Amino acid sequence: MVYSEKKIESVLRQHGYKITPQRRAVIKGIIKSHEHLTPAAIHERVCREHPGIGLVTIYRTLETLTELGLICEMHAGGNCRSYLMRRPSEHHHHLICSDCGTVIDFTDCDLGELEQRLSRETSFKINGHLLEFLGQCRSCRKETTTG
Amino acid sequence: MVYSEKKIESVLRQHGYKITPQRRAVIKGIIKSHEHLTPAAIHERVCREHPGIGLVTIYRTLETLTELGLICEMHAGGNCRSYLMRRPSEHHHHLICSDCGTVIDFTDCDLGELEQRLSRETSFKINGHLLEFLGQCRSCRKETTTG
DNA sequence: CTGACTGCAAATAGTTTGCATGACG
DNA sequence: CGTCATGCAAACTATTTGCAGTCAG
Repeated sequence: MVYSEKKIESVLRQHGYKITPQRRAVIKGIIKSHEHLTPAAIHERVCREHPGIGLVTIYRTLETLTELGLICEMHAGGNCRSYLMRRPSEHHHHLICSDCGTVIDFTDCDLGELEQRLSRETSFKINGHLLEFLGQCRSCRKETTTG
Repeated sequence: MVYSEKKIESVLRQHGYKITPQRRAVIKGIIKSHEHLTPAAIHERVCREHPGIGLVTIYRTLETLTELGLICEMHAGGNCRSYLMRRPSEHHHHLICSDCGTVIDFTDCDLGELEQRLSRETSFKINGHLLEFLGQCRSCRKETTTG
């Protein structure tokens, strides 16, 4: 379950942002995809249904959505950001295939305890965490397997 | 305890890399600093003692050291990589202050169990994970505190 | 109507590559 | 000595900014 298009539009509206066809297209594009997408990939997809939309608009929309906490930014190493729909309320984490880029996400990590301990020991006020597992998915393992 | 300069040089040599004054300078620079440093920051530091060294050389050296597992790359969000000395054997994680950039690292995370479960449930071969806590350190909390 | 949004092009920042010269081993 | 490393400049990629026209509310 992720935010619905309607819900996202409503949040945007609440914050004084206008609902434009371009923003709608970007939102739809991200909702439809369950993978993480780079700004360029999102642009490519959105262009299919909405030719002429500028990459700049994608960047600006992503920035806005991230600010409102509607999507989340992630780092799979290297130099590119990716974005993924964010689940309501719960933060979540990723299991990423280094070969094909498949992302599986999960929410249950037992980090609460660790977080509390770290907080106690370091006097940090911990606001959140980023947890990503990297590996090889089943199909990429097969391809790699000798034989 | 982190790798010593000698140890790092020995690993480089073992892998057929040459020990040049530039590489020495980069290695020293990273060892001396206990913070995470961007390539540009490393370049700046190294330039003090070794003027004329090219930023390109920094990039290439960092790439080599990362490949050999001697330093580790991290992502604190946004668009820049940072590098930190890597502790021998153990992987480790970071607690990062979003305000001043202080990094505290820790090694004990109980993710083994979670990793095994994820691996079982998804058929992924998990190679590693990235865990970073983000927050505010003690002194930055003070500055922010109203009053 | 008006201010926010878009798209273009240009600017910027970070990183990589090609190549001739220089130095490690 | 040969090979790998360096440094320059230029190429590239990703991202941001300025601006004039357009559109949602």
